[in-house]
Amino acid sequence: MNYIESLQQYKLKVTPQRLEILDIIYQYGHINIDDLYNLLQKKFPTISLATIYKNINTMCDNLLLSEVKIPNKKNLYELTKTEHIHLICTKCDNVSDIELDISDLQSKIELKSDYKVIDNSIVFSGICPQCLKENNE
Amino acid sequence: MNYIESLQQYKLKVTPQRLEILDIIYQYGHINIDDLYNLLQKKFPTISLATIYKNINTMCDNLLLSEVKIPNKKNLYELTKTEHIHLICTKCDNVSDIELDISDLQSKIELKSDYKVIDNSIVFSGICPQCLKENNE
DNA sequence: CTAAATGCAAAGCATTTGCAAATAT
DNA sequence: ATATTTGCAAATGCTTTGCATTTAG
Repeated sequence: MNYIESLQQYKLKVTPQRLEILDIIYQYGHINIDDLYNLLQKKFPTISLATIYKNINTMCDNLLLSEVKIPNKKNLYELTKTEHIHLICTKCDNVSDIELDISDLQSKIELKSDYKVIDNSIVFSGICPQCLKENNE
Repeated sequence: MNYIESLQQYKLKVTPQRLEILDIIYQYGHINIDDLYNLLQKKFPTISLATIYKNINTMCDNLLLSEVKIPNKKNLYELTKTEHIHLICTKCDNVSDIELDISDLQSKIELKSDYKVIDNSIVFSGICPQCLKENNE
């Protein structure tokens, strides 16, 4: 992946820690700070939470990463991508992304509220297909 | 309002602190812990944050209250009401509720993901009508 | 070479817990 | 009368800050 260019684009130094953070987030899709810390320790036994927080924060500030707030869960972080909806499984905690055009909903909201809508954060929760299957066995 | 019955329904004791918490949340619509603490101190100068947290937690557990997670904001609390969407103004931080049927969106999501959807948390952010007006002056 | 990043320790907030005293039922 | 709640103080947990050292460009 070309994290290197992304980092350089924002004048952030390309450090091995940052590359690994981005790589883990890419692999996992969504991850919280603690899980990220545990995974990073495999490659960087002395990495500190301070480093992780600093990096997550600067990369969120530069919109390389996005923070995902999910009810009753620790914040998750993901690579910034095109607008999408989050789906969380309340059984297994798996989070999926789903791309769906919501311009319809957005116009309805603007009409009804007279707000000028700029952004959104949409999370649905339920049971994922795997857990549904396991339930019926 | 009939907070008394609601509390009794969940076998929670009707204390003046709880009534005031519910009354403030009702009045403000959405409030964070700090603001709630400041307002409560007017009537209960010795109230402690521990009491507030304990009450918010038990009332959330009993679904009397709901927690609202909004990007870049402290958690807000509201009285549990019929499903609705939250709209936050990025200029003035005002939060509005908007009731809109989203069954359409929900079926699309279920179709596309094979999840059985149970709940949702939808937050749109933008500029509220008042701030839009002030911007153009 | 120098500006930024890392990692440690300490500080700063937010939230929870334990417990004695007060209160609701 | 009893179980719950309150409010204090202490503890815990999460995140940030300061600073000396290291590293990227």
